[in-house]
Amino acid sequence: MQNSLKTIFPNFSNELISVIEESGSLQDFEAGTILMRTGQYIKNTVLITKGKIKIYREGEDGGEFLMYYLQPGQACAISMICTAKSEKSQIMAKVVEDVTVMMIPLQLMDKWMMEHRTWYEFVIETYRSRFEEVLEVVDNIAFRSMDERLEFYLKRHSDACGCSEVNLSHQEIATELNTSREVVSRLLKKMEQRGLVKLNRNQIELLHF
Amino acid sequence: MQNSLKTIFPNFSNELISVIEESGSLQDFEAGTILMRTGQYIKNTVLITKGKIKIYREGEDGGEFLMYYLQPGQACAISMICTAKSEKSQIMAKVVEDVTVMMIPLQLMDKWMMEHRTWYEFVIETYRSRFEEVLEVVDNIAFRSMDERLEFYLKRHSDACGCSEVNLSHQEIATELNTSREVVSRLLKKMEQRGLVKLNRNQIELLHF
DNA sequence: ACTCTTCTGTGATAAATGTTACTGTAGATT
DNA sequence: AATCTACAGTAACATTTATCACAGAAGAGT
Repeated sequence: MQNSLKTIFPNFSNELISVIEESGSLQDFEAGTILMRTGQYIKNTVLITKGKIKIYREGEDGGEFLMYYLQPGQACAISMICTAKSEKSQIMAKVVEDVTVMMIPLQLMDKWMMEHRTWYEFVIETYRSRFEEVLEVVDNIAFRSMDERLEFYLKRHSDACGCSEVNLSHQEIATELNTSREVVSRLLKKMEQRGLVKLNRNQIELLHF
Repeated sequence: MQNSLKTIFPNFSNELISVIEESGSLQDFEAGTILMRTGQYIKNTVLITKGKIKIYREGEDGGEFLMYYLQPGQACAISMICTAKSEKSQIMAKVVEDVTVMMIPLQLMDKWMMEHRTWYEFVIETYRSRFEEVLEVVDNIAFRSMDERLEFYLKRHSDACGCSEVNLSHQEIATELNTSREVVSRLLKKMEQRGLVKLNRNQIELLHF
């Protein structure tokens, strides 16, 4: 156990790992579970040790605009920021692949900042990388058209899973980009004609990426 | 002097105020100065004591997509995040009203986190509020059409200055929303017809906001 | 008053995206 | 095999936004 946490969070000091194991609680959640809702108060910081969580912004019409994914070794920046002030969450977090997470009560998250250098650095780095990721998202929707955003989206997915196949339906993609399925289908078809992808049912193979 | 800093940053402890005055350097910049560029390394954290700074994302075509404004009592979250790791900035910062800022060298910014509780809280609160602001921006461009975004934009401006007049040309607004002047003119005209605003040269009066 | 420049208004048109409606197809279920 | 359902393709049309072209109005400078 000590080993596995240390493997997933290699920068944590041994001391910190012990404290986390003492005070945090390991919990499992199934795919589909909503871990956090807009407007909900946050009581824990979440460290992901297994699985995948999708962080998104929900539109009034039920759109699920993707911000980013959280994977093992990462933590939810929003939960850290909010816990520090016990504020309301402004986003949604949904489990997309069964996860195991370490829940850290908010007081500890705050306390450790002073006591554990490696924790402090981890938190700051989490803020930084997530902020950057969100800025990149802003860039995309502010300056790019749907075809470019779609390409970027696919690239992100293949980067995340480390493979060249994206196993999603057009509808799922459309939802995350807040557009309609027809538009996604059209654009994907064009990409196929340009030789960028190969389309199968529920799967898109990226070719020249 | 002690007084004025304390007035602008009321939550800082007296001890912290003294340290800032010893180690920080007060600098003035004229409107139009670019304080930070995309890709630039950051060497200082910036506290605003006077004036107004615009934080924006620059498009390839020269668009200046507005993220938010920084005003007295606030600090640049990006500079804090980046200094902690001495990373590159991902945004642009331009002075829009002559400013006086307190520059804090990056090592101190980091050091004070451990030594001064009020500094730590200020930094965390800065992260939180900026993150939220950016999320709101994402919301707007992801889910709303241009007319709604324009209304939101105007409201933000009047909130920021505390008055009901926005002194900007249609072109300036268009640039910040990454659209064209004609579109802004047209939408404003419609808003005027709906009785929401009154249009003057270089000025928009908000009526029923 | 005249000139210049900047700002604003507006029509015409083009392009991108969203919507509706319908068809076909692959795989699952019976 | 027959049926059902989710997924995918595509045409036609509506809407939104962008672009082009031009004209008039306000204010600054001479």
